[in-house]
Amino acid sequence: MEVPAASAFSRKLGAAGGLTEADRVLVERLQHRRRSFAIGRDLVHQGRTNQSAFILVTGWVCSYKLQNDGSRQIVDVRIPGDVLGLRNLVLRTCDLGQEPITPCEAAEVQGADLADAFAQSPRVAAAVLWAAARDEAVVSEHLVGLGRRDAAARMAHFLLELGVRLGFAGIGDAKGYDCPLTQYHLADALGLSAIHVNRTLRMLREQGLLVFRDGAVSFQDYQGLISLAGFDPAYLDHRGPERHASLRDVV
Amino acid sequence: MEVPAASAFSRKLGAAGGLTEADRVLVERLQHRRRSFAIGRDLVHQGRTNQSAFILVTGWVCSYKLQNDGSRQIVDVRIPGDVLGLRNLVLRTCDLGQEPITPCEAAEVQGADLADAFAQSPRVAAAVLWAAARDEAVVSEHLVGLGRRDAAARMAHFLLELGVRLGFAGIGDAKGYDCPLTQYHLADALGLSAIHVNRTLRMLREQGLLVFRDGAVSFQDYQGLISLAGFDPAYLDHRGPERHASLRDVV
DNA sequence: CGAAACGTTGAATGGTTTCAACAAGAGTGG
DNA sequence: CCACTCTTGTTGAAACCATTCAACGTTTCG
Repeated sequence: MEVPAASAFSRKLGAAGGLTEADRVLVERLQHRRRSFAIGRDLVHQGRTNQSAFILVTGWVCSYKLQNDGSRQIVDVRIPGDVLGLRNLVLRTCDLGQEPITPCEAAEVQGADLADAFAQSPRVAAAVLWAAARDEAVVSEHLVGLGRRDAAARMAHFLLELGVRLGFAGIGDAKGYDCPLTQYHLADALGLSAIHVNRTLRMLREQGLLVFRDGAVSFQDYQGLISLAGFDPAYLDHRGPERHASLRDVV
Repeated sequence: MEVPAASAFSRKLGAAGGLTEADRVLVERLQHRRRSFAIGRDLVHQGRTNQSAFILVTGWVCSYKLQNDGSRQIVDVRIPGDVLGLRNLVLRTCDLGQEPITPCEAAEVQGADLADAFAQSPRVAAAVLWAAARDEAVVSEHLVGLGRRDAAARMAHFLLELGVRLGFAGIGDAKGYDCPLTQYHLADALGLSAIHVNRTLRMLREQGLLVFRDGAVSFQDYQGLISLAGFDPAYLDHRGPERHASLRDVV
């Protein structure tokens, strides 16, 4: 149960060099109380009250919402270094479930933990708020995709975004990445039927754009995908938290 | 330019009684520097950097995202008491534009303003974070609608949600409300064509569910709409910010 | 008055879903 | 070890929901 020198989370927060060495230690300390979760055993259950948040250390998780009619919408796919369910610390009921896509490890974070870290370092506070804001921007962009892109563009955009995010986390590049999502996951994320996901992937493959096979995405024509999807990664704000005076004073 | 005894914003934050009298004054002070905006003159421009946030005092605004191909997706409709573009204070570039649907008044909030308020009262901080979290939940629910509901359910859900939110703001009830949205706005919000919006509204009218006409929504069969839409207002968390010790210490 | 914005409707087209069926691999229990 | 089931992937055909194209009516406003 040893803590790696730099976990995905602190690497992400410190990406732009905004954290001191002491801040990094603080961030690592947030990740004690680590737990393992098996596929399908939710970290957070939709509708439950007073749940914790988590920092995802290894593995993939999806946040989703179930409807009465049984259909499911995946709101976001979370990868190592991402925070899960930060809202749970502020709202009474968890509106989203958090389900492991692979076996995973996550560190539980309670309100008090975070409060301590915020109190000790305004830079950590700004970094966490930055991460939360970026996650929100990702969800907005996802919403745009569901509303205004067809199946192929939606798929391309989703897989491109995931690639960039994995790249930030030090996994994967412009050639591709390992991807444990099933076509059913893609269907629930993209608001499509699994059957149409299959067809769409076939089309992208036949057009020489990308190959999704055996748990791996490989981009064949990165520029072609970008223009098909209208992908502009600006919203992923990879430069990390901004460090101007007003925000340093927030805490 | 006088400040009303209790603006929509402080009424919203104080809904559950979590703020002291001093807190209320603090919140009102956030809303000095008030400005008026005409229809279509954006408060915040998509893609611009270092913009302010705003507190909407009167009128309606939509936050939207434009794509390269010219299509637009409205991410959320904002009503009096809502905060616009809180992300702008944390991220470098504004990923969303903010456009007035009606003439409106909004108070500009800069990072420093908010920082001061946060520093002076942890209750105000918790309340603002609560509002931000609730807004996020609204966007998630909207995403579910785009992914997993057909046009009629999407429309019904959207109009029901808006009704509840307006109700919290002291405008409108289970019978209906005044609604300045055009069918084009609805189309951009719901990811439909304006033509199909028209047909969908006709269908809802002919089935005796609701009438959208002359800038007003009137619900004819509230229960019928709820079951058509699968509407469960839990995510709107009307009880206001939770007030437990850990969050009081966040700041 | 003319133009622009908004609303309305029909018909043709097309993207996506549903239904139905089958194949391959992993895991399970007998 | 084999038979069995479950999960995942794959494909075709029919049905459907929503879009596009085209046209027209109404109101507002300069």
